[in-house]
Parts: sequence; structure tokens; C-alpha cells
Amino acid sequence: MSHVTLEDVARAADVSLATASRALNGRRVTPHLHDRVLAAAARLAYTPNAHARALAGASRRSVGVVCHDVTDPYFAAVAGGVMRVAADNDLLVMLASTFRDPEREIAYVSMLRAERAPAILLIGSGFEDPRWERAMAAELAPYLDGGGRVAVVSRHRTLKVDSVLPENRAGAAELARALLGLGHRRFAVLSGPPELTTVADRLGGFRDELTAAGVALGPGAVAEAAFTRDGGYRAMTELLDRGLDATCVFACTDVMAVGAYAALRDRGLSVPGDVSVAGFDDIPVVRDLTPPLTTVALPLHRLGEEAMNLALTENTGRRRRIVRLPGEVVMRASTAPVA
Amino acid sequence: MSHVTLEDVARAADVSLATASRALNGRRVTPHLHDRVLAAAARLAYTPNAHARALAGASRRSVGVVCHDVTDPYFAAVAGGVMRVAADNDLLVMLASTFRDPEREIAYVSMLRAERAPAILLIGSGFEDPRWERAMAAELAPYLDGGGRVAVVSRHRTLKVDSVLPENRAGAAELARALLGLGHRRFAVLSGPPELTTVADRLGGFRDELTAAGVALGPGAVAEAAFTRDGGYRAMTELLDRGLDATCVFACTDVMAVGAYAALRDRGLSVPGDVSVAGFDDIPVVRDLTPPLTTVALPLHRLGEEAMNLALTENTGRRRRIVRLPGEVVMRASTAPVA
DNA sequence: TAGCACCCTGAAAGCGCTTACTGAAAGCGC
DNA sequence: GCGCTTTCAGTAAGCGCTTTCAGGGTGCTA
Repeated sequence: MSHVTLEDVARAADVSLATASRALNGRRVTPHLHDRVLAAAARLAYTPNAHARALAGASRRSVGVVCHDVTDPYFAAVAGGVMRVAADNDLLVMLASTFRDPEREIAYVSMLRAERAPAILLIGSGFEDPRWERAMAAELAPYLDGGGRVAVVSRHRTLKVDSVLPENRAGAAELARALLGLGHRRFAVLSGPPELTTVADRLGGFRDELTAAGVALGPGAVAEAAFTRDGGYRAMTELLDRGLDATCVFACTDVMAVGAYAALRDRGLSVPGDVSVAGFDDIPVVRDLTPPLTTVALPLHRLGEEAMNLALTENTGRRRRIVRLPGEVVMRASTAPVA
Repeated sequence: MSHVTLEDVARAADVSLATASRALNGRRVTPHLHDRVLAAAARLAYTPNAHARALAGASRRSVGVVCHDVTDPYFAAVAGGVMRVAADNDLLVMLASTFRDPEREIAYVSMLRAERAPAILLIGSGFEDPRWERAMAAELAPYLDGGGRVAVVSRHRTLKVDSVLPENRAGAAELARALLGLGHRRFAVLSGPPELTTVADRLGGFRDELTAAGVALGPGAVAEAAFTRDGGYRAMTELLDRGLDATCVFACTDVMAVGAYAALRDRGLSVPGDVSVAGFDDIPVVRDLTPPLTTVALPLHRLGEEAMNLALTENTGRRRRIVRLPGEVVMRASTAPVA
């Protein structure tokens, strides 16, 4: 496990350590020596030790990212934006998937802190648990004090850091209007874990708009489940078992809508013949479903890109920066006018 | 950007650096001092500097992973397996998405080498380009010599490292048999970039099995495109434009099959009424397509998990380890018997 | 030719941590 | 009670690199 060190290179090139370092880092060095160092480095297959560099004070080209689940198409898309920016800037991404475990999320932030990553990204809805919030804030505070930058995507309001926020509430409201415009008056909702802020926003925006139009969303019309395909399946099935009395179902995420399609199909119901279905996010696959899903399209890649932009640039102002990205309702064939 | 250091903790606890270090690392220390150190560390919100630790010789808990595109459901699923094992072992994952750029892949391996990651995973088909192969081998050799571990998933044979190999050839052959069993005799194939080894294996296995059954795959029956949804769309459209003369289309990856569905739909053709379609991989979404896609199911999560297992354990033998994971043909409604 | 400014190179001081190694104190048998 | 082992805290030596600082050429001006 012995590595070629800068000292080896310097010796091979018959120069001092300092010169070797300078040559490799593109500082001014006599061309002659410069070439000799580079040749020696290449010959010895020298790879600088990133730890030593970091310790000696060189700035690190890395970024830490914590998300719920890389497997989920939503996060995969956002992560895609992150990776794109990272690749364009030669950054190393330290990615952690917490599998939606709040404890693990904090543990990972701690690890990233230990790595002295200059920036940390938190991707995905926060947890509305005061204890968790306090713990996370405590973890982040010294990091921020130490000059670390933090950016969050679609994250709880109470974390006072730079944020990228999809306009969940407005998007859901707009979707509600569009659905009302199709003549729907009886709705059902597939909701996610109530402690997630995203749920509160989307459900809230949707419900408020209905209320404004004089349409009520009965307590039995909302089913909760995990933000997964199977969660959507279960929630839809539950609604069906309760005796669904709705012409339109709103799934808080597209992934849940996919499960809902399956549940409806298994019951022999057709979309949108028997019931219209709408989702949220516009993950890549939903346009290829049959029927293509009506949804609120979020610029998923941009969520990741903008977060990286926040994380990579110093916040010079005194206030936290917030990038709001609007969603756009995309009407597809999964929603039909009420007969 | 000044951080709390171990020295600060030691001073606060009124012990020596060594004692502080030992206490924090769980070495034997008088309980009294032990508690004092831990209390001081907590009070100061101390986070050890991972670089300093690594430099001083502590083993690193990290793994480097390079894949083509985290956005792709196939890689997302494999990465999911990787992240799961990482989470269970408290490992930090340094993930790079190369966006299918061979140069970038080598550049990332170099970065990972600089990070002194104890293990590197290469996920996704290799490039059959001798120059690239040589460059990659040159990059890997000193890393392996230095005690680094490398594991690859679904990767070129010529890279002499521990590998996890989905049985592409056998899987494609089995699929071909199943399709022949349905009575199909005229086939078309949506193929990927020919320099990818995965393509060679899947196409080769499929074609050989047809040949063995006395069925030929004409040159015009194969369309090449990128391993993406849009690639599948384009390849399918191209086949259609050529005047598709097949009862069954084999898409080398499920993602391409998704695009093929769309292309067929746009031409008003039905699956499997007008043409049967089969894919490969069994990415999560294909069972929710209409009709659900016949495919060769690979244990995607396990690909990632097994690779991690290889990467985390020392190869004690002298030969490289190979874990072969078989695919299983899953017949769904996208393929029908020939009338 | 002497003097001055400049540009490069090399020597050396850390960055924050782990870990021999050293040494003191305590426990044991005889 | 003396010399032995054992236990555990402290001292200090690096890990590999960047960077400051000092010194020695070089080219210029006077």
C-alpha cells in the first residue's frame, strides 16, 4: 500500500519538493524543470494524495449530497442535475442515500462535515419533527460557522439555509383549478407521510383551491402511504376498499400515481374512463404510461443544478437565498372532462 | 473557516492529544478521563478532520463508484444496492456520473485514486476501444499495486479485476428460445452502441440462439441507437421506416423498449397485437407499462450489492473473483404467440 | 564594473491526526 | 519490602502536501 509521493517525483526529477509541487500545480517554474517534473510524475504514475493536499490547505473540489433514495426516479433526476454540474466543474460528489431514515441523514451530514466538504446539499423533503430539526440544526450550525455552505432542495422552511424550492403549493393549486375546469367536483387524494413538508404543501395547496371553489375534500377521501410505487398502490386500494366516491384522484407524487394505475387496473377500472388521475413531478416515465399522466411538471434537473449553483457560490448578502422554481401543469390523457 | 481541533478538545478536557485521540477512538482510557474527553468534544461540537485521520494512517471508510448515468433507471437500481450496503457499513460513497464519456470515466478514476479510496467500483458496460482500455488499465494498475481494490459490474472482460457479471449472453439466448417458442420467426433488434460489451453479449446471445434454430437476423433487422428511451424511439422509428418485417422486436435494454413502445404507439401499432416487444433488465417501471413488458429480469440491486461485497473484502486467492448473476426470462403481456 | 531589482529555487514550518515509544505509577510474588 | 510485570498517560515522530521565507542567480541601470 505504499504510494508514490511527491518526494519520489522530486527526487526523480532532481528538484526540490517545493518545485515539484509548483510545477504540478501550474505555478511559474522554469520550463525546463517543469517538463522534467511532469515527465517524472507521468513515469512514476504519481497521483497526489488528496488528503495531504486538503490538510495542507489546498481547497477541496468536492461536494456532499444527501438524498432520500437514489433509486427513486425523482431523486435520480435531481441527482442527475447535480452530477452534471459536478462533472462540468470537476467536482467529486460524495453521495449518501438515507433510505428515508432521519437518523441516518444526520449521521451522514456529520460524516460529510468530517470530510470537510466545502458544501453540503440536502435533497428532499425535511421531517417535521422538532427533535430532528433541532438535531439537524445543531449539526449544521458549526459547519456553517466554519465557512461551510449548505443548500437544500425542497426542504423544510425552518432550516435557515439557501434553498431551492419547487412551488409545490402553487403547483398543486394550479392543478386543482385545471381539474375543476374539467368539471370534477368529487376528488380523492393519495397522500404521503404527513411529517414531510412536501406533503403538507401539495395537499394544502390542492385542498385550499378546492375549498375556494366550494368543493370539500372529505376526510375519507385522503389515503396516506409511503412516497413509493407500492405506497401508491396501497393507498389507491385502500380508497377503493372504502368505496371510492370520486371522479378524480390526485397523487401527491408521480411515483404514487404509477402504483395507483396498477391498483385501478387490478380492479378493472380504466383511466380516465372510470376515474381521472393526476400526479406531481413529471418524472420521465409518466409520459410513457398508458394513458400518459397529467401532472405538474417540475424542472427536476434544474432543481439539482440550482442547488449546486447555490452551494458553489458564496452568499454575499446577509439573507438566505431562495430559488423558487414553478411547476407547470401538463394535461395529458389521464384526465378527462366529467361526462 | 477555523475548525475545532483535537488539540482544542484535549486542552478543554485537560489531557494530552494522545489521550483525547484514544478516548474518541474507543481505546482503553481511564473511565474518568474518557468521559471528560467526550464531554469536551460534545461541548465544542468537535468533528474530526477526516483528511488528517487518513493522512495519519487511519483506514478510510469510503468507496468510489463510477457509473454512466445515475438518471438511468438501470444504474439507479444498481446504485441503490451499492448505497444500501454502504449505509449498512457506514461508508461514504463518492459517486461519479460520467454521462457515458470514456474520457471522463478515466478522469474520475484518477480523482478517486487521489482520494485514496480503499475501493473503486466501475458500474456499466466497458468501451471496446483498445486505446481506452490501455489508458484505463494504466490508471488502475498502480492503484491495485498500491493495495486498492477494484470491482466492476457488467464490464469488459479484458479488465482483469473482480467482476460481477450479469449473464447477458445466456439471458438473451433464453429469451430468444422463449420467443421462438411463441412461434416467432421474423425478428428485429434495437441495439445499443456497438462498442459496448453489453451490446455484443446480448445481441450475440440472441442471434446465436436464432441461428441455432435456423432463423436468420437480417442486417436490416438491427437498428443501433443510444441506450436511452429516445434512442429506443429513434431505433424503432428507423426500423419502421425501413418497412419493419418482423413479428417480434427485441430491445437490448428495457429503457430502449420504453422508447419503442412510444414509437409504435405514434405509428398506431399495438403491442403485442401488431408486434411483440421484449426487453432486458427488468427495471422497476416496465411491469407498469401497458402492456407490461416481457423481459430478462436481472437482480439489479444485487449487482450493486455483490460488487460492494467484492470491493469490501480482500481477494485472498490469486485469481480474480467473478460473481455471475443469471437473468430470468419474465413473460408478460407484451409478447404474444404468433397467430 | 558595481548596485539594484526580480525571479526562481530550496529549506522548513506546519495542516490535524494516529501511534510507536517512553516513563511513571500501581499491582504482584517472594 | 524489593524487583518484577502490567497499565495507562504523555511526548514526539511522522503521514504527504502547500506555502512562506530566505537566498542566490540573472539582467538591468548607472
